[in-house]
Amino acid sequence: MARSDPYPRTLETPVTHVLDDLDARGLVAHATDRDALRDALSSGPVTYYVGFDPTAPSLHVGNLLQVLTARRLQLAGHKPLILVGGSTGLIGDPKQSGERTMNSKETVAAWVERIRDQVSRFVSFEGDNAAVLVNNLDWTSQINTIDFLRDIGKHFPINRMLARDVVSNRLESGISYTEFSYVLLQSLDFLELYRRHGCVLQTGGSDQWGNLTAGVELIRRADGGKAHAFATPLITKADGTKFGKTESGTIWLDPELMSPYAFHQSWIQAEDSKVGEYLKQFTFLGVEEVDQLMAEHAQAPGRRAPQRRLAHELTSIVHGTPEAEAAELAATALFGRGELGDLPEATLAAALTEAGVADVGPDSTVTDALVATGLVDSRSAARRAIADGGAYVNNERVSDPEALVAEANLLHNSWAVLRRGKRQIAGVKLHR
RNA sequence: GGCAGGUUGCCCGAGUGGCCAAAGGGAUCUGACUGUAAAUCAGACGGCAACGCCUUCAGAGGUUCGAAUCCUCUACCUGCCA
Repeated sequence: MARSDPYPRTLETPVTHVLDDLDARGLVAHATDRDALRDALSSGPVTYYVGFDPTAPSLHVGNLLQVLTARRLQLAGHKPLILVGGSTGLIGDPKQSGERTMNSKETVAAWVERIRDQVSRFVSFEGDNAAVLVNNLDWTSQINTIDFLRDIGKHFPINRMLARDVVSNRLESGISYTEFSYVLLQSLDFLELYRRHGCVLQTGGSDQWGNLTAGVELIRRADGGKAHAFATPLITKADGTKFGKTESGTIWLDPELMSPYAFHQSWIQAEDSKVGEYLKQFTFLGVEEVDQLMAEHAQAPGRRAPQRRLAHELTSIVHGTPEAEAAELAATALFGRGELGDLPEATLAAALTEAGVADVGPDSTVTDALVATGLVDSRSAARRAIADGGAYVNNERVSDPEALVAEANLLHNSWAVLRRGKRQIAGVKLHR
């Protein structure tokens, strides 16, 4: 996976205090004693950590924000520890919606490996402040129950654990002792990293705030140590719902779970009212540069310059510049105002491959093709889309659900661009 | 333990024997406008070999020509009283 231009590779002399930069980007939703945190970050390299639990085979955009924030701190000269939760992933952080399904140890171990690889691409392992990868299974597997209850459990008053939002919300619906205990393990991680690596800062999403502060507290109680934490805000869409969870699913970083083209699309469709925030939170563009871009956008909104830039930067960071460029070319070809027939076959084939292609036979109707590409869920939905006037073959609206794909004006004798609505596109290749 | 009520489509929620694939709202999709944006207005919104057929109203069984609606049992939830 190629590293990309927009992803800074070198440490720069910080002109702005890193905390001010994070603030300007809207990345600090909660923080422990800010003055103390500022002083710590000013007085030399700080070792900090952020953790990822293997709850899926890939990280998603929510995790991406965390790892990019870790990178920002590293660029400011601080030393990252990237923790993969080999043990915490076996327990499960309690979530509002209810008890998690436990995954087998084998599954979790496999996911640990995948996530370890994935996360490694976003931080640098070179230089004085090289990142270090750690796995909490390394220390929790050594601990015995009695020591755990005496050394760790003793510092956790039950009344305060019960008062935590997630827990109190779950008291009605039920929460297992396993999940209830999660916070002890994450706090233990912080304490362990504090002792082993002198780690004094933990970052995470705002949903982690309770876990973060619990760790700070444990370090104070157990070792009399001073540690810090800050949490990034929940990233939302214009309607207030969580960004990264669409109807069609999660925005994954793994190209096997989500193609670079689809990933690119999910950014390019960012709302005007949010794109500026996303640029500041997710890219390495300067804050002034983003403001400048937004000012230009206000003058020429139709160009969608911030969205294009956002999609380019992030696809480059996650999938590499060549993939970003391929996704852009595909989008330009497919969404362009020009004639699809004018596209050279290689360009068309490449663009459609990015978007997704289904192979169909000579008897395939437009309805069949819509289903085959996954653009619709059922034949009924395909007919509905056609009846709504929302189905297009090669940019021409389809009116007959039984029309044969083979009888359309095929591009280069075998390709058709299927579109549903304004922005869902897939390719069809006819095999005779 | 006793008494009362509840479990409906993706979510909320109406429906208490046929006119029910099931009101209304939200979400979602599409159209118009535009910019692969938002807002607004309009339409759609279980499936299929589709003027018909099939599968759905917690699960299983029963009554009936006919059930989401009535009866029995099971599971889960909510009040009130011990």
